[in-house]
Amino acid sequence: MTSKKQLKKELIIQSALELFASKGFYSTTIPDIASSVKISVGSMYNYFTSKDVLAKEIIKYISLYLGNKLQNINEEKISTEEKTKKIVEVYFKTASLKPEMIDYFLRIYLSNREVFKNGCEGMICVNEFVTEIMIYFEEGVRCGDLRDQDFFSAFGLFMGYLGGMVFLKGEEILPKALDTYIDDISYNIYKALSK
Amino acid sequence: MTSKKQLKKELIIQSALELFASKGFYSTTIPDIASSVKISVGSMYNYFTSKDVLAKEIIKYISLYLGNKLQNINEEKISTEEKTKKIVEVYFKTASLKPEMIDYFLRIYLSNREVFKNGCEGMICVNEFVTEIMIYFEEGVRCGDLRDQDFFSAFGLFMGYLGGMVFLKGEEILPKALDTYIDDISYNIYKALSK
Amino acid sequence: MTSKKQLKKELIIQSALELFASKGFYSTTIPDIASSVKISVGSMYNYFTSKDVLAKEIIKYISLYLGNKLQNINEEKISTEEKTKKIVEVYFKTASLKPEMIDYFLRIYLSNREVFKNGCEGMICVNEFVTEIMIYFEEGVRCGDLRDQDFFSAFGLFMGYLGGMVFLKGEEILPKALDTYIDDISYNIYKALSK
Amino acid sequence: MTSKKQLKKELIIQSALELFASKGFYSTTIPDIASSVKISVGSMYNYFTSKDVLAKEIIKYISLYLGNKLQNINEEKISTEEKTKKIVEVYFKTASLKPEMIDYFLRIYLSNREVFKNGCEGMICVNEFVTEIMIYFEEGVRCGDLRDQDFFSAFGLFMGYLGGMVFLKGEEILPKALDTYIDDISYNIYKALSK
DNA sequence: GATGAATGAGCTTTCATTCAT
DNA sequence: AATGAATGAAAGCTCATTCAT
Repeated sequence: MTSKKQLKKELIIQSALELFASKGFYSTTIPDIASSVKISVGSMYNYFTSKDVLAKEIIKYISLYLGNKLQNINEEKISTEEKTKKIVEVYFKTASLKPEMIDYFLRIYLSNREVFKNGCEGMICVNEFVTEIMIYFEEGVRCGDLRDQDFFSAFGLFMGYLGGMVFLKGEEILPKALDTYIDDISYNIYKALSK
Repeated sequence: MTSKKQLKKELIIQSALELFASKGFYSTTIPDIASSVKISVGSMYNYFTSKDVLAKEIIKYISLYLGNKLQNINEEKISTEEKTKKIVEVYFKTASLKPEMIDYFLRIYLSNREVFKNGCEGMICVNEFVTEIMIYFEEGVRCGDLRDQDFFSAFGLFMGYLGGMVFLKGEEILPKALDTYIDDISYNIYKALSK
Repeated sequence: MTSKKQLKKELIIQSALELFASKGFYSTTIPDIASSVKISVGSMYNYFTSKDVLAKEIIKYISLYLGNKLQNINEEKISTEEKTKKIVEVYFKTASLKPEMIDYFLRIYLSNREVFKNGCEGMICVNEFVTEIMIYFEEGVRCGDLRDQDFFSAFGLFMGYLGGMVFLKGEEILPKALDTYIDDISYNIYKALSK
Repeated sequence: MTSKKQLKKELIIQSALELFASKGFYSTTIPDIASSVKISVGSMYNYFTSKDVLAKEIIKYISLYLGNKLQNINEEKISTEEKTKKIVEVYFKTASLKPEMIDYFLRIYLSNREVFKNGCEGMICVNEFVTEIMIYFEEGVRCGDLRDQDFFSAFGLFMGYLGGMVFLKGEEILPKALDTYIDDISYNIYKALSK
């Protein structure tokens, strides 16, 4: 594939990501996306063979983006407590600066099973992201900071908590900005997971 | 309204709840629901004036159901730690016995903003449920068990965590049954929230 | 038929007349009419076997009402010119005091052929009204006031003109009240029809 | 828009015009129109965004057509009496050769207020036609042929009369062809409007 | 490769009419 | 005679996808 085509694909992914996240999967039409990228409807299908395929590529794109951020944190030589806080920071910063990413993850990927059923079974499409959380957890256990509990219980706490807060923000229920909760929340999480 | 009509309404709510939760809001059609209740399409509209209205009545129904369960716990004369565990138990038991309820909450209500925008602003439609979590938290603080932090941070932890676990279960990622996590998770939560 | 039933029938006719005239035939539903008369939908069908039948009875009711008014004028011992003016007066007064009648005539009866096709062929359902115009015209000719032209040409002038003015009024295009045109219009008509 | 698309639009307008005029607005369905033009239902909506919009474009189309005819007459150097007759001729000729146009005007446009309410307020959508009648009337007054009465009274006479005759013809009540009334009617009108 | 008109299945919703109570 | 829940055909409209140009 020419890199020109690759660039256009990413352009489409970005636009579709924003539209899906703000209007929902079913309320966003292919013509909506095409016109936001200023290409024709027919052309869209030269890049993505169906609306579902596009949706799946978007979640992989997000997983890669967040996975990279977490990888950088995991590679730093800092305490597990500091890593915990940095992860919360990255998550909330993304939710502030690129809200469509977290929204897509929470509202499109997690909620439209029928769309991602074939091709994203298990955690295939969010593999990079989950892997980094796993590394964070296992290293925390190895170096004696975290309790050696079931990974999924820890993962559920971490991701559920962060996702829940972003949801509350999205519903305009949270009275303060997300950043102001970083200390509280990373403290809660570390307190829950540590020995 | 006659109680007979009221009964039929609840029958429809039950059936629609299951269908929405398993197939998604947009992939479930009014004919789908009608035929699952064995009434005609037209008849549906004698009970609910639109598909959106039905969706809103369902979330209120769920909120009432869960709110009642939590109210019972809140009224018990037990420690905050025990209450915490009981709430986790109720939530997971519901997720096991009536999975459609939690699924609906997570996948339909939280994710289809455009549907609930008008009529369920803020937390109007999940009022009963949220209120009981608030009572749990405030009593925990009053009696000195819980730290007096921002309610929403605590709420996000509690609900995000539980929701996250059910999500993982739904994706068939959790290796064990939900119940087996009850101790771990209520311990994590209490540890995070307590003084 | 008991006179009680007859009274109810007229009540329904009155209500339906107003609804049809203001909202149109197809935009007025049987439930609309039933609830405006405070009876049940099913009951409606004990009085009128279908919506079309109701529509036809209404136009007959209007024809009878206007026919009676014209009959009174025709029986007066006054000049044709005076009769002309009185007819215009009656028509405009009806359009002011019972606008639904003229509106129904113009917008429902004349425009929904498919509804009145069977049962109101020709002028069967507006017989009483047309007959009186015919009497007015023939007496006017007999006594030498009016030219002996084709009746339908005269009828078209008279009724088309009056209907056209009420239409303009209904569209809120006429700058003044209908009554203020009575002299102009009866003058125009008499001028056109007289010898 | 390509001229090819424009041509198709006019084809649809022509077909829809005939169907609406003969069967009524509500009894003509989009599938009816689509199949009469031999295109798919979905395709219809690439040309007109809704049934109402189509209805409004049709009345503008008719107004333009008739407006042009009248403009030609107004530009001729003939007496007001001759103009009067020519207008009647054009109107009746249209009613004979393109009866759907006059029928649409009388039965669809004038009677389905709810359809034309938004977008055709006042006389916006029949502007061209009304303007020419206004020019005819004002020139007639200026050159001393017509009495200087209220324009709407004159307009109501002219249009109401002609419309009334076409109605009678449509109801198959008129014993003779419309053309045979041209002399009578233009005489009546001129007699009514002249000094 | 790009276009955008065409497709048609499928959606939500309406409503005249029926009929068991 | 009165009720109003039930019916189901049919409406307007949408939209992912195709394909001739």
